[in-house]
Amino acid sequence: MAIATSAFQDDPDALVILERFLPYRLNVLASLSSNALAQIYAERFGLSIPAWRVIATLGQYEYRTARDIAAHGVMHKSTISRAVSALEKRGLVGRRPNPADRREELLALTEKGAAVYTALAPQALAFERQLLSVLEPGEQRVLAALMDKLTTKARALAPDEEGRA
Amino acid sequence: MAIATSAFQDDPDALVILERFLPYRLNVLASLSSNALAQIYAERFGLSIPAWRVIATLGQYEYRTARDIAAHGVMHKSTISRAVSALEKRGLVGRRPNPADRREELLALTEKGAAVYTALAPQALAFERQLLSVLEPGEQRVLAALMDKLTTKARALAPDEEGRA
DNA sequence: TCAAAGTGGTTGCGTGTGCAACGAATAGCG
DNA sequence: CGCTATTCGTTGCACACGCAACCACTTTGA
Repeated sequence: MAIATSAFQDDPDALVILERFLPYRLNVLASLSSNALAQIYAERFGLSIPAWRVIATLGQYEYRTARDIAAHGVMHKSTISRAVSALEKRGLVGRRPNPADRREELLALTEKGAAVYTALAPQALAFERQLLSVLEPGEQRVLAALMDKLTTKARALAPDEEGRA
Repeated sequence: MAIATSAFQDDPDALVILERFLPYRLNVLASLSSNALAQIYAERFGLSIPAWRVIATLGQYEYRTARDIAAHGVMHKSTISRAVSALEKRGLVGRRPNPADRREELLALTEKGAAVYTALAPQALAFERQLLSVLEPGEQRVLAALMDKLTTKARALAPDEEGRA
């Protein structure tokens, strides 16, 4: 069995070292980060991951369609559909059909939804800062650049262009 | 509204820029990578993500308990339990109680399971190489180091020490 | 030595997810 | 124009997941 010496894997034999296998490491790190963040929006605000993403998207963009949110976040459209209808029932999100294309619905935060976002956003950012506190500012910039490259490539390699969660 | 200038977010006001929000980016990238990789092990081998992780772990370590696999991969123990019992039914994984501690069961690939691993591993590595092809070797090393730091920190911030998926 | 607390693993239950099929609306093309 | 192919969003269905309760076993400590 060869001893792997590079950062990832270049073994001549075909053995996957999980601790160095990029998709595995990405998923582990993403899960840890999601779980920790969920503590905030789930326990204190009763939001699911998809619901939080809808809120966050609308907090940033004001108007957006369900389709945009799904594609951008690599989630299935049915997931977003259900999250939106739950948020609508709670009075956090409103929808109005787009007159220019009546298949679409433009989503937006209600006042109540905006209040949730305002309460939530600083806590989310604080968590991000905690996580990033182990990296120097320069390292943070490098990380961002590397992730951009990888994400672009991963989108190109994606099975269809319809995202899943 | 402030214009964010750093790699991640240091806005004085509390607006989350999703495209720069680390937990979001991590999840998007991990989803893309998982979905693309799943093409291989799901369609061609009928394996779920947890099942693939069990196979990969046992391919690398030979003997391991369900608990180890779960903790390492930030998955719930029930997830692993079900994946293992499905793999056992298919004759890919065997289990034998650990005489030193009869609560545990040592898992291992059967010959058939090892054959699946042998067929699968090169394809998984090939996918990883495709993904990493957008990075220079030096960048790959940097990425690995940054992810290690982040993962360590994220484990420290994790809600409990019991992982979830 | 023995009761209580803790650990590895399983399973019933409720819920969330992806898929595929569908209705409504639009776009493309003969 | 009109007919087909697409696209946005919803929903029924089957399945997978997380949680909590549980069993078997081990560790702790009084």
